[in-house]
Amino acid sequence: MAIDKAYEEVLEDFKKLLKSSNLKYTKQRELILEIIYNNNDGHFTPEDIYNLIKNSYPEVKLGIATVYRTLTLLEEANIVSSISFGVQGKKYEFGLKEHHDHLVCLECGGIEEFFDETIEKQQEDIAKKFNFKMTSHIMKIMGVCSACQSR
Amino acid sequence: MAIDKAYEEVLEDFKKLLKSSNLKYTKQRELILEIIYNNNDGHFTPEDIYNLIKNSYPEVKLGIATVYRTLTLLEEANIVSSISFGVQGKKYEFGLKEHHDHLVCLECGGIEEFFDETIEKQQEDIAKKFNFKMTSHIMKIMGVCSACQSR
DNA sequence: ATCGATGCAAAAGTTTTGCATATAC
DNA sequence: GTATATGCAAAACTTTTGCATCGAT
Repeated sequence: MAIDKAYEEVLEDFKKLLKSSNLKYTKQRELILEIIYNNNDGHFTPEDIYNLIKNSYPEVKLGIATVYRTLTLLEEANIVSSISFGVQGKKYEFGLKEHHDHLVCLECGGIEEFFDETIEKQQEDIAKKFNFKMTSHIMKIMGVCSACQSR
Repeated sequence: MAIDKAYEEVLEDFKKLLKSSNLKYTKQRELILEIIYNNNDGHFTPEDIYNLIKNSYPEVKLGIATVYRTLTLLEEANIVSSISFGVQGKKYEFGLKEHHDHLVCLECGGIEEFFDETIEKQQEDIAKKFNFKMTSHIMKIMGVCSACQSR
């Protein structure tokens, strides 16, 4: 799923956001954002992100608590979003992609993304019908992916 | 959302299932099933269920481990189903209702159910398009419910 | 009488918090 | 220099497991 913004732009926005809230720009925060941005088809647990950074940047000091704190921060800023995938717990993904939903393979744990206009429209109608002020929505189709079926 | 089966029938099926797997019918297992059946608009965490039974049937011995074990059992038997609601962790609901989706209120945590033919149909089409063998699907609309908006 | 189920407590995971130190500004 | 961020370790939760005992069959 395409990302509209270049990383530099995303980073600039993040810096501005930090500044506006009197928060500080740190190497740890940047790396966490970068990992999620650069693996934008990925869906990571906090621990995944922790390990990725530990491996790729062994010289940087990093604690798991910082990962949790930063992910919360990034989620509140709508830069990343989290979803609970039943089996494997909460995962984070880059949140500035075009809106999309997920196909989750129960065998390999793989995740594919899709976007469907009809469903989007229908969701709005349903929210309206229930007098519900919709802020977001999630759709997941679980099953067996094409690759796993022929495996 | 209506349940087709009377409790007696559900219970009978459960007993048969237990028998067929050489498992035993116990008071604890029955109570857990009963709580979920009788609160069929409810969505419970394992701890909710544990507390409900502790309060309603203080004479019955029950450990939280049994609740987890029984919920797993019931889920495998497709009698209950679980969903991860982002904020509040994994919740269980009675699984023999007609299929439906959820509206989740982010303020009060309340959950409403709905069913929409168009969305169901569209999901099948999407799975087909991705050559995905769909086993289940989940849709959640998050937002603020009618009651909370006027609160 | 047998074999599975249970409660309990310990263990394993996951996420959060407190605090002294480090670092951005 | 000051205020926020960090790492670490402890704490708080959540879920699972081992084991002696209990209870359904």
